[in-house]
Amino acid sequence: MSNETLERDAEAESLAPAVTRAALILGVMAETASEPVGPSELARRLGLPKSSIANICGALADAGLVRRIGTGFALGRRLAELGGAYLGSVDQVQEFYDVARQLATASEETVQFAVLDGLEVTYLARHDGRQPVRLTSGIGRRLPAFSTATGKAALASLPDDELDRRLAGLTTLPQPSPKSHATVDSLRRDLATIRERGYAMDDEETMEGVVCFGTMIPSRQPGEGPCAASITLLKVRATSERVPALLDDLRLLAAELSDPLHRT
Amino acid sequence: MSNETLERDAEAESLAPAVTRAALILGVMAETASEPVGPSELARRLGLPKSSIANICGALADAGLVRRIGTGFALGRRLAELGGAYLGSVDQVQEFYDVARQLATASEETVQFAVLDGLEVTYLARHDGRQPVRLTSGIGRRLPAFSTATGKAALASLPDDELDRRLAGLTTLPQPSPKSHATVDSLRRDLATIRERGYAMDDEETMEGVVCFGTMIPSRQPGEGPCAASITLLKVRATSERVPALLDDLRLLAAELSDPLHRT
DNA sequence: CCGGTTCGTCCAGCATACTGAACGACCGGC
DNA sequence: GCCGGTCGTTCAGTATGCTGGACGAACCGG
Repeated sequence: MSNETLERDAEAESLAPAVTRAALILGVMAETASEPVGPSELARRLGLPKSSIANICGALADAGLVRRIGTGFALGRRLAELGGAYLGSVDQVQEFYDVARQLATASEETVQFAVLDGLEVTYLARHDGRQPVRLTSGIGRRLPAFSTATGKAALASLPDDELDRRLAGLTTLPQPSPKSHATVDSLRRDLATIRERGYAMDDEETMEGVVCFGTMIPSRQPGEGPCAASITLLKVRATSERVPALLDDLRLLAAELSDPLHRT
Repeated sequence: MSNETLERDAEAESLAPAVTRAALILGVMAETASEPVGPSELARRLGLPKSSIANICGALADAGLVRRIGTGFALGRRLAELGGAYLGSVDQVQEFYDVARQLATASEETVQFAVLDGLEVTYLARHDGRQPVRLTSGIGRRLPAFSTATGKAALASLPDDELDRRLAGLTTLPQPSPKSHATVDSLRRDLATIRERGYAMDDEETMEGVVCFGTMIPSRQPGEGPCAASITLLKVRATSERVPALLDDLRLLAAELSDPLHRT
């Protein structure tokens, strides 16, 4: 029985633990973003032996997955290559870029494509309009599903039992912004509205002064969760004249990306 | 195809070999792009034991770095997150997006930012103009340095001894297109011209009907090679009126990205 | 329908990669 | 300038993950 202070064996300590640990290391570096981290700090955060971390970091550095910065480490360029290769393998991403720029009204704003993963969404593609919305979220960024238009649109598409499973044990929600849902009940009512109406709305839930319209898009990837597209714009620009046009564009985009017939 | 005995990866069979192998596996999947690969094929291509591969792939799958597709594996979504985190840590990439879209003439075309790595360039950022050039190269894509404007601009910035070191042992070059340099001598003359003129030109060396202007940008990343920015456009649009404006924009972009004073 | 091939998975023994502590270098504070 | 703390690196012993072969399933051409 491991009654000692074992903090990090929640995951299945599977075969090839070095690989699992390497992935954890990369995760820590992704949070730390630009600043390099040394073996000691990594060992502290992950609760793993320092020398093991050093060995793995050395191997990661040789592979180009991390860069040595002085005596520390940071994410390496090879990750951009691999990430790009992944995105290139998702045909909906390629199609998104083609279609998004041709939208009459929406192409002026920020259009995004994301996939639901648990209770978070990962953004896979983005089209920047001429409007400088200056969203900090870029490709690969993860955000809570319940406070974003993409996430809520995707959640609303889940079968009831699957939704219950994911929300099990939750009653209150962390509030990234004052207007975001604080309780699961509030979120559920919103999801019901989304199902009726056909699109999700993020009214300053993510950022003050910014609204977002989203709609669900079925994923073509086997085993992946539902995807979603969204249009983000300053609330000032979301006038009663433009919003219907934006929603039309959103529906058009969703129809194109849902269409199973794509390039050969 | 893999001719007889795949050359012994004389690379340091270092500590934590599982990590090194995992990186090799990811590399194979990146080449294979969308189609999933099974343990047997991976073992064949890498010359490694089949069961080891299976173990590592299992760990990679648990970490989200690869996806299980039936019984095979393909690159996973987590790579997009990590790649995005890496790109987010390179401040020149963020600045590139800001500046590229504000360029009067160049913003109409495709503007790219890349970093030199050995004799190849890796593209880190891209701004798509309204013109549908339909470049297939996306973020993370690698291309030969000697046949691209970005690569030649970066190569031309290297000190002579460093350039000699990288070109050592080469006399002829693979030709990705009929107009690309066939010999190292031809490349060297081009590089000399680039140094005098201050910018590189790719005149249908990468793709027929497409020209590209590039200029070197010093990297701010410690230990990284030189970077470069480029403007890509259809040769038909590269008229004698527009080219000077494009070169001005390119110089402006390079000046901004070279400027050491950036956001806090 | 059937035999040959190739696939992915499983298992036990062995070699090897991981662990923990000790070492020297470095930094900042009293 | 001294000293406590922290850092990254090193090394040998041992537990541990890796290896090769065997197993059953799936596929395909005969």
